[in-house]
Amino acid sequence: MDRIRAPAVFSQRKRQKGIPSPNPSCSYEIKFNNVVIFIMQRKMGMTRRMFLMELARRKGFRVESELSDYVTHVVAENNSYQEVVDWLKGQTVGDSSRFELLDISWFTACMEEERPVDVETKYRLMEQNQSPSLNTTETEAPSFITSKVSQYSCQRKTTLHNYNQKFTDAFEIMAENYEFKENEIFCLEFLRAASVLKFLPFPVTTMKDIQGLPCIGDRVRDVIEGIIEEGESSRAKEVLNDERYKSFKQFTSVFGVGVKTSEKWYRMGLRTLEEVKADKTLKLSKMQKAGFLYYDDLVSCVSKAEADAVSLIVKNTVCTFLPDALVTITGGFRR
DNA sequence: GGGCTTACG
DNA sequence: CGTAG
DNA sequence: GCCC
Repeated sequence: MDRIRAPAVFSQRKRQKGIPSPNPSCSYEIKFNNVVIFIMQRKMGMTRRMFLMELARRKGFRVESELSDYVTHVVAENNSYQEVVDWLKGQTVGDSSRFELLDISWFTACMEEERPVDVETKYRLMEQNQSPSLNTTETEAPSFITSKVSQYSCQRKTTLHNYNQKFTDAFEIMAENYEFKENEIFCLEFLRAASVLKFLPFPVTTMKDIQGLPCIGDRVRDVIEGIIEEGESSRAKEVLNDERYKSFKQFTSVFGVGVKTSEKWYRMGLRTLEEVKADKTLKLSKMQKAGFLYYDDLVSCVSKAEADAVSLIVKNTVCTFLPDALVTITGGFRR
C-alpha cells in the first residue's frame, strides 16, 4: 500500500540515548514510525525551519535536524528538484536516491491532516519543475497545485530510463492493436499515456501515483489497475493472443506493407507471412518486393558497431573533400 | 465542438 | 498507400 | 478519449 520505505523498527531508541540535550523533540510522542522528515533550511531560513520542525513534532512526526541515515522524506521550499539534488550531493550522505524529495506542500498537507499523507506526484520534486511552491504562502492553507506534468511530450524532459516499462509495454500493445483496427483516436490515447508514464522518475505502485497526470483516462486507468493487481495486463495479453493482431503484426513487419495492405491480405484469408509468400497471385509493389528480399536484414537491429562502421565510411569520404570537417552520428547512436 | 504532424514518392 | 523522424 |  504505502510506498514509504523506512523500516519501522528503529524509532525512539536511538534518539534518546544520543543526546540528553534540551531538545524539545523529546517531549513529543512519535505517532508515525515510517516517516522520518528532514527539512532543508536553504531558501527557508532558520526561524521558519525551526517553527516547522516544532509543528511537525507536536503532531507526532519524527523530524531529524540532521540528514541522518534514518531520514526518509526530505522537504524543501522554493527549491527546484535540481537545486535539492545539488545540495544533497554536497552533504555527506551515501545514496541520496533513497529519499523522497518533496515540496513543502506535502508537509503542509500532512500538518493539515495531522498524519503523513500519500506521496502523490503533485507533491514530488521532479526534474521538470522549476520551483513548485511559489504560490504557497506561509500563513494560508497550502496551494495543492504545486507541479503539473505538461500534456505536451516536447515540454517534458524524459530520460532514457523507463521506470514503468510494465505499464508502457502494455499501453503500446493496446495502441498498436487500435492502429491495426484503424482507430487512431484510441491508439493515440494509449501512446500518449505511455509517453507520460515513461517520463515519471519513479515506478507507479498505487493509483495515487498517477493522480493529476495528463492523458490518463478511464481506459488507461483500467489497464494500470490490472497491472498493479495482477502484475500483468490481461487486456494486453488478450491482444497478443488475438489472431488478427498476430497476423497484422507479421504483415506490417514487411517494409512497404502498412495497415491497408495487411487488411486486404487478412480479408483474403491470409494469416502468416509464409501464406503471403506462397500466394503467387498477389501483386507486390516495388517497395514490398524489396521488403521481402531483405526481410531478415531489415527486421534485425542495427548494432553500434555497424553504425560506427558506416560512420567511418562517411567520415573518410567527406574528408577527401573537406579534410577538416567534423562528422558525427546523430540520433540514438549518439547517446 | 475541433484537433489530434507532415511532406514526399 | 507507405515511409521517415 | 483527452484537452482546450
